[in-house]
Amino acid sequence: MVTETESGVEPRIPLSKERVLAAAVKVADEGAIDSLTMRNLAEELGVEAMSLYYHVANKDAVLDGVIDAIMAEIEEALGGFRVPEAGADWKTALRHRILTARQVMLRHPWAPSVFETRTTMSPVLVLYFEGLLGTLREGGFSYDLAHHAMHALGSRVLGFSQELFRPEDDAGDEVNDAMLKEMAEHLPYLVGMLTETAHDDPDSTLGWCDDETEFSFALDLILDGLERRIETA
Amino acid sequence: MVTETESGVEPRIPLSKERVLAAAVKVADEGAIDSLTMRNLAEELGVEAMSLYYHVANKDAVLDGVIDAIMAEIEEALGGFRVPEAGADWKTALRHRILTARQVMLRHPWAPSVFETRTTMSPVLVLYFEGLLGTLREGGFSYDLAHHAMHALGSRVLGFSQELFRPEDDAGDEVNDAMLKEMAEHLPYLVGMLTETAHDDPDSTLGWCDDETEFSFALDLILDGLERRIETA
DNA sequence: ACCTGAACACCGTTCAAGT
DNA sequence: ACCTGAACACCGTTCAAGT
Repeated sequence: MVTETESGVEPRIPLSKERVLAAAVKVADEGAIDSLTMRNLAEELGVEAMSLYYHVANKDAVLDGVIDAIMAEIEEALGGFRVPEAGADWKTALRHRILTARQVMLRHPWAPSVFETRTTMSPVLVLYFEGLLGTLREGGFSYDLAHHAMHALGSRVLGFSQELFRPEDDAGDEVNDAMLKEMAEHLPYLVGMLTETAHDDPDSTLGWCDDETEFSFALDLILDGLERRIETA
Repeated sequence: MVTETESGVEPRIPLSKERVLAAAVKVADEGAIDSLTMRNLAEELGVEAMSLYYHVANKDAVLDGVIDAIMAEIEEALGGFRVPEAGADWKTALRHRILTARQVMLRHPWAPSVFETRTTMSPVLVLYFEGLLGTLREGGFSYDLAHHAMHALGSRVLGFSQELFRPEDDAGDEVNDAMLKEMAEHLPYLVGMLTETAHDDPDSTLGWCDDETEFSFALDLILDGLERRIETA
């Protein structure tokens, strides 16, 4: 609702940090993550690349801002980071937090790769971790065990698993039966696994093998392990 | 031992793929990983950047080659990937393989970040995974469980843990007691953890919190969890 | 106060040309 | 067969200049 007192050429809403960051998320959502360049982002906003620097320190600041936008989505989905947790049931509380974060990641499949480039945590992120840590503490974890827990979970606390080799999805190298037979001589175990296990839930996927069942398996494995560690402490 | 029949100006050993890759590892070892640029690599070899392309397809090929060099080191440290494993004791066999890989990573702290950029596995890597998988299978894992195991372990099978936020070590933001008091009001749990847990084994470290004890904790947590899963299968 | 043009210092990479 | 010079298409970023 811009009042247009001037004789009506386009209103031209002035840029702002908020608009820049919102556009950045949009650019990333629409293209791949490498399409998020300063020049590209400027174009999306109908402006020259250099204008961005008036509102944002540099590209790193853009990426940090994008992360905060994602965290805001998670916070909203959770109804705040500091929801009162059922003290004893840290496990389902954690599980819920993490799987909610994962829903947000599934909406922005490029987000994990941005998280991976960040070196320091923004205030919102710190709050997120404070919430997780609080849940653990109230669930009976020592600080030491809680610390181990965070590291053992790694990126899973944010709802994604960092994968090592995720072949691009141009899928040039479809494996056919003839190849399998050939490989089977030298790689019996791998071929055995490939023929026996299959992934077929395309909707819950964040890259290669990170689908819902895979993610949950590892998550529960770790949570169960932690549970045993408190019990025997 | 270059025979120098020509009147003696520098022998000038001709370039080769091997020399290029060896130089690449050297450049990475000496500087940070971002010092590994084509121009920089060329300079190390006393040659123009464009000459590299005669021996190597592109930068991706250089990085793939560097990975293979690391894998060769691991293979050597292990005495081959296919060492006969004590069938039953998959756990110590796996543990040994992984901690040996980790020793190599500690010699090349930049290596994890290169692994993280790779999208497809080279033949040597495939062999490494075949070996791991074989160990699991011989230890009684179903293919399905073995598959889950690989994903749950993630980068840990190669001896490093992918960390999410590793603050640069210029350490500009030393935390002093005054700040801690101030933070304590809003972040009681985090401050509690920071003051209680400390890392002090600088030699076993691969970035921020990935030190030997942290790594082993998570590794054993997962291995123990897997052990339970076979038993109850 | 907000935006821009021209320019810089870096990338990886090509291609025709040199020995 | 092996190496190079000049050039291209991209980055992020600066700075003085425009309105």
